[in-house]
This record gives sequence, C-alpha cells and structure tokens, in this order.
Amino acid sequence: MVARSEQSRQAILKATMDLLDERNPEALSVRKLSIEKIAQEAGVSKTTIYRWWSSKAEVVLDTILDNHLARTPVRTDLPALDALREHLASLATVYAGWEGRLMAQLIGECQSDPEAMRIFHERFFEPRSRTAIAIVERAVEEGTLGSDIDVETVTETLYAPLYFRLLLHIGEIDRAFTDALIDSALLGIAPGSAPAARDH
Amino acid sequence: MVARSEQSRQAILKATMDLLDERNPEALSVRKLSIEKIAQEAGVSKTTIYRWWSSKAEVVLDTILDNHLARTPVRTDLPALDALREHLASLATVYAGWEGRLMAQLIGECQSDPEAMRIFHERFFEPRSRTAIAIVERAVEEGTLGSDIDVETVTETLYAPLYFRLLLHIGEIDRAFTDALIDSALLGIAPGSAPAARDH
Amino acid sequence: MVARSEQSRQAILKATMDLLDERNPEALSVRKLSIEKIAQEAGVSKTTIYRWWSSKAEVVLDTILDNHLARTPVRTDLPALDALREHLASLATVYAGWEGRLMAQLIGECQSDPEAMRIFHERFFEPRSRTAIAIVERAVEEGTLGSDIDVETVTETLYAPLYFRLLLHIGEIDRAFTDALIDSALLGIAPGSAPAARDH
Amino acid sequence: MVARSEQSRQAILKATMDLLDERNPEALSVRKLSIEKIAQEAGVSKTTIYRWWSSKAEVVLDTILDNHLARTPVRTDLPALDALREHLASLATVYAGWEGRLMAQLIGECQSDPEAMRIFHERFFEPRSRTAIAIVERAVEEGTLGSDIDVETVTETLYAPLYFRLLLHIGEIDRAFTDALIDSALLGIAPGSAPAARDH
DNA sequence: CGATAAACGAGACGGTACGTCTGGTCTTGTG
DNA sequence: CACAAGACCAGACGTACCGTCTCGTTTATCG
Repeated sequence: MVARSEQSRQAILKATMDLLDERNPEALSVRKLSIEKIAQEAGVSKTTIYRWWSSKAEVVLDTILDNHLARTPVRTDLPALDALREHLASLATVYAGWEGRLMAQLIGECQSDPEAMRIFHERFFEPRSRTAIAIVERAVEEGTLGSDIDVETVTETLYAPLYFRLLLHIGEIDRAFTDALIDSALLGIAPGSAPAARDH
Repeated sequence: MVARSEQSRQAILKATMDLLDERNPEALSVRKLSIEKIAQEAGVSKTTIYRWWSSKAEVVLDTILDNHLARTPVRTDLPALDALREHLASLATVYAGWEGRLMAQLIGECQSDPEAMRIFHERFFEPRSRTAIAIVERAVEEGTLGSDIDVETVTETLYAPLYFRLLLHIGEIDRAFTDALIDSALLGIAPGSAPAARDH
Repeated sequence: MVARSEQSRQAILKATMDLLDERNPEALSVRKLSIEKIAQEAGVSKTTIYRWWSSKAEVVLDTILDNHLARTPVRTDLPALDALREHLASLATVYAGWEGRLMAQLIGECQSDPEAMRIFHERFFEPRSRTAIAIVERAVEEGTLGSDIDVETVTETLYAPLYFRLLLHIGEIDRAFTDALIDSALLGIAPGSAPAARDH
Repeated sequence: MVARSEQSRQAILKATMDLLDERNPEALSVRKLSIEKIAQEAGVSKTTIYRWWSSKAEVVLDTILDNHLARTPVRTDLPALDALREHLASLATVYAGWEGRLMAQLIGECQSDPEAMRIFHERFFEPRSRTAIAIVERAVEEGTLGSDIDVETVTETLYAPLYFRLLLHIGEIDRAFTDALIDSALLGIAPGSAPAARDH
C-alpha cells in the first residue's frame, strides 16, 4: 500500500558511496564497511536496508555498477578496432583510480558470496561481455581483425590482463598498457609472424 | 629462549587446511573461517596463533601456498614451449577444483588486506612470475617464440585469462582452454597473420 | 522505542544469584564469576548485559542488594531499642550464612572499583545508614538512650563490629554477639560506670 | 643446591611496593597489579615468583604487612589508656593515606582468597589483636577501665569502627574520630550514665 | 475522508568473532 | 639446579556487527 521510499534508497546508495570514496579521509574498505554504518550515515534504519537488499555486497553492487557502466561506454562513432582501443583505455583510466580499488574489493567480496557473484554476473559481467564481443565481431566484419579468430576467446584474452593487474595489484594500469595488449595480440608471438603481419 | 613449537605450527596449518578442504562436509569458506575455529580445531590457544601470524589471511597464505607451488611445478625436461603448455595445463587442472576456489577466495581476501597482498606477492606472485618469464625467455632462445616479443607482457597475457576465469567465475578451466590460449597467441589476431604468414 | 526486556533482566539476576549461591555445588566466588558465565547461564547475550550494566560488580550489586534489604527490615512495631536489637540480630543471622560471605566479597570487589563503591553507597549504605540513625534517634526520643549522645557516632559504633567480623573473618556472627554489643555500649567501659551509676 | 636468592626476594618486594605506591604517578590498584608486571618491574621471571609465593595476594601481604606493623607500634612508656588512644590515633593517621587504601584493597582481595586470608590472620590480625587486648587488660589493671568489662569484646568494639570507615569508605579517619570512639565508649549510651561517669 | 496496511525509525535481542590481556604451567638454555 | 626468558593453553575481557524481531509513527492510496 505504501510505496518504497525513493528518498531512503538514494540516501542509502549515497551513504555507501560516501563511506567508500577514498577522497573522503575516513573512507572504509568494502570489508570494513558495515550495514550498521551505512544505516547510521544514511539516517535510515537497518530494517530498511535489509528489506531491499540481502547483503552488504549487494548494496555495494547497486552503488557501484550503474555508475561504472555509465563511465566506460563503448563508442559507436569509431571504427571497431579504434572503439575497442578506446574502451580498453577508458577502463584503464577508471581502474587506475579509487574506483578500480573499489571494483577489485567488490570482486574480492564476491569470491565468498555466491549470490553476490550471481548479481555481479547479471548486472555487470554479462552485459559488458556481450558489448565487448560485439565490437570484436564488428572488427572482424570491418576486416580489421582476422576472420578465422575465435571471437570469444580473443575478447577474453584482450580484457583479462586488465583484471589480472587490477586484482593482483601488479604494474600500471594505463593506456600504454592496453595499447600494448592490442598490438601484441595483433602480431602474435610465433617467430617470424611479426614481420609478415607488420608490413602491409 | 624458548623455541617456537613446530608441533603447534603444524597443527595450526593442518587444522586450517582441514577446515577449508571442500572434501570435508563441514568445510568453511575463507570468509567464514575464523581464528577462533582454527585454534579450537588445532587444540591450540588463540594467543599462539596471534603470536606468529597477524591475521587470518596470513595463516591461510601459509597453509595454501607452499602446497600449491609444489603441485604446479615447471618441467625442465621439456622444450620450453611444451613446458609452458604443460605448466598452464597443470594450473588449469588444479584451479578447476576446490583448490582453485580456495585460491580465488584468498586473492579475494587480499583485496582488502594490504599486508596479506604484500605477502601474497612475495611468497606467490613474484617467484611464480619469475619462473614463468624464464620459460618464455627460454622459448625465445630455443627459437620457438619470436625474438622481438616483449617477454613480460606476453607472459602476463598468457597467464591472465586463467586468473580471469578463476576470479570472475566464467567458463571452464581446463587444458582445452589453456591450449587455445597459447595457440591463439601464437597466431595473432590481425587479418592475414594466418598460416601463410606463419610458415617458413 | 523497544522497551527493555524484563524477562532478560530477571534471567540475568537469577543466573547471577544461582552462580553465587553456595548451596549450588558448583558455586563461584564473586571473583571467579564472569560476565561470560552469567550470559551463558541466563541464556542471554553478553551485549545485553553490557547494555544495562557496566561491570560485573554492578550486576552483583543489583542481584544482592534488594534481596538483602528486604530480608533485614527494621521493625516499627517495637520500642526503638528493641527494634535496634532485632535489626542487629537479623543482620547477624543473614551475615552468618552464605549471603554474608557474598556481601563480604562484594565489599571486597568494591575496594578496587570506585564506581561499584559509589553504587554500593547509593543503593545500600546510605539508605541503611539513614534507617539505622533514625532508630537510634527514636530511642533517644523514647528515653531509652541518653539524650546527650552523638547519634551518628553511636550508630556507627553499634554496626561496625558486625562488618568487622564479616570482613576480617573473625569469631561468630550471631545474636549473642549483637546483644553483647548493645549491652556493652549501654554500660560504657569507664570504671564505676557500672550498675550503681546506671540506676536512678 | 642453590639457595634462594635473597636479592630476587628483595627485588620482588620492592617492585611490588613501587607499583602500588600512589606517590608513583603510574601506581596500580592491587587488582590491576599482576604477577607479570611485578616480574617485569623486578627483572625476575614469573617462575621465580610462583616458586615462593602462591598468589598475587600473598606477595602483597609480604610487601605490606611488616612495614605496616613497624609504623604503628604500641607505646609502652605511657599509661595504658593513653597508649590505646595513641595507637588508635596512629592507625588513623596511616589509614587516612595511601597505605589505608592499600590495606583496604588487600583485605578486599582476601575476601575471595581463603589462603591469603589465612596468612593475613596469621601475620597481621592475630599479633595485632593480642597486642590490642593486652593494652586493654593493662588499662583494667591500672584501673582506668572498669574491671567488669569483657576485654575482647571491648577491644573489638574500639578498633572495629576504624576498619568500618576504611572498608566502607565513609567519613574521615583521623584522631578526632578515634578520640571520640574512646570517649563515647567510656561513657556508655544509657540515659543518665553520662553525668555519673563524667564527674570524678 | 477516514481506514488500513505497508514502509519506516528506532533499537533491543541472541549470537559470533574479534584482538588483547592475564593467569598459571611448562620447556629450554645459562651460570 | 635456581634462575631468566618466554612459549604455551586457557579463557575472560569489552567491542563491533550480524540478522531478526518487536515496537510505535508516518504516509499514501483505496473503499
């Protein structure tokens, strides 16, 4: 009879983001964030949070994902290979900062919370994956990638190193890195494959 | 003056492994594992655990890593490219089972525990990384990989998809997958980098 | 908004009393009593105890005092000197048993817990002291005690030996003792203050 | 074969006193004092303390009592009633300060440690009690106290209020108080007993 | 327009685990 | 062989959150 309070929902998401935002001097890790603190910060009762989300991880998912997807769009106004390059670069830019650390922590939390992992897939991985595969397919159609490649494996191979660095805390995450990934993949690593591919 | 009790140390590591081992019907996730339970299972006091480890994550690191490294050795009796292929395949085999889930949870925990991440690097990532880079270098020397490749990037590119699948819970982790990774990398993805370019 | 659970309160006080009651074969001293055990025995969480009491001593105070005051009332239906005699005798009776040992332990605990001592004064000593002084005043009014005595000092002098025996674990605590106290005080100890001086 | 180290014994007693002495800014209550801290302060191992004493209370007893008895001697160069008055006054002086608080805490500890209480009796209460009774007996012999008094009860009555104030944290502990005790006891409290006794 | 039912804040509750502290015992050299 | 050093088991401490559960108290339709 009484509709869900949009005001509470917003307050909860905002409180969560504020508590996680590293620009806030008292920011918390996802681990140290608690439903109790969110409720307090949002001026909302715990009951209200539990009514609409079933765990901390899900609140964090809701808080982070829409924002993240909006910030790393795929461009449709460019040739596919360039769009791919731009997309990887934009991901690198975002992941290099505090949102990257957040995403890493979120994926970390999902490792021991199957329901959160399910939502992560549904809300993040699957749409993103479809989008990425679509660009690679378009690049094949445009003739800038070989027609005999296994699109899904190649897509995975291009994005994986980004998440590898993000989750294993190695090296830089920047455009130089993502560009190198694409270039390296284009050439292949077999001896002699380079020169041939290179001149055209 | 009084030496550390090796007996206690072993009991703690064994208890931790038993509590995490999914073949045990009452197994726990890394998240639900607690210092308290380890102490109880090991017949040891909490003090003794805290004396030698500073967090649950570090106990788990100690428990898992040595065992894992021992189970996924790099073969030196094979040509480098074959050794690489075998190593990726052995990783896939291990990561496909409960030890993979454990490793994923462990990396997950490290996301919000910088000290644990530091130890993970020191104990796992860096030795492993050096070993992997060494095989790739050997393959270059043996002439089975191109001499102009960026060894470090290529190595990362070969291993990353394995961890991507492990941590994002996508697809199968098996030899078919790791073999495909190597084959795909060898060929490259540019149009025309196909068989013709490869042979001679 | 949610009222305190009277049920929990009662369960905690009862559990405390049960654990301290020497008729219980596994009874504990106040020292060995712990919040943890009370919580367990009462089927209540530690949080609930800490929510309403700030230390073990305060729980014990709450448990003992009301009961004790109820068991050693001052009679108003007797002449004041007789009421005083009866009150001392009833204290002796109670203090001779396990409740006496409890009271002694409680006072013992308060020696190193100023807040508990403050509560002991507020809840026990001050009301009791006022009551006792009032009887002595009434006895003066009734003419059974001298009109020139210092009421407060005399009251203290009459009750002190009871606590002396209780706390220093000396001698018997019984009616013979308390009657002797009153008789001795009545007579005085100066030579010649004997019967001759008293009558007329 | 190796004799008890008198040096260790002294170091332990001194450390205990230092840790309890309120003139030391970091002084501890008897409760917060621990064998561990004494060992540390004395530069001695816990084992050594446990070898010679069986609890914290006993160490404290050893530390305090000799000193205390030496500081509150009974004078033999005065008429007994004056010696009694002086003794009570000297006790009041000592008990008014930090040694009083210590003694109170010590007696408090003994409430839940029968062995400590036994030692307290043996080392403190019994000798002290015999001494006190002896003065009162001497006063009777000298004719300054009535010959018909019950010496033990009277002695107890005179000293009890001091300990009452000490242990219940009431009122002042000073010479005015102890003098009032003796005067009040001398006169008695029965109506009319005062005038008769007073003039002679 | 007043009834009513959901959503809400507040927060008490039984729990689990935390990381710290002490107590008292046991072990291993050293002098 | 007394001792120091200190590791060890045991278990209580007080705190933080968990997720559940009343409680009134809004508040927004719907009869």
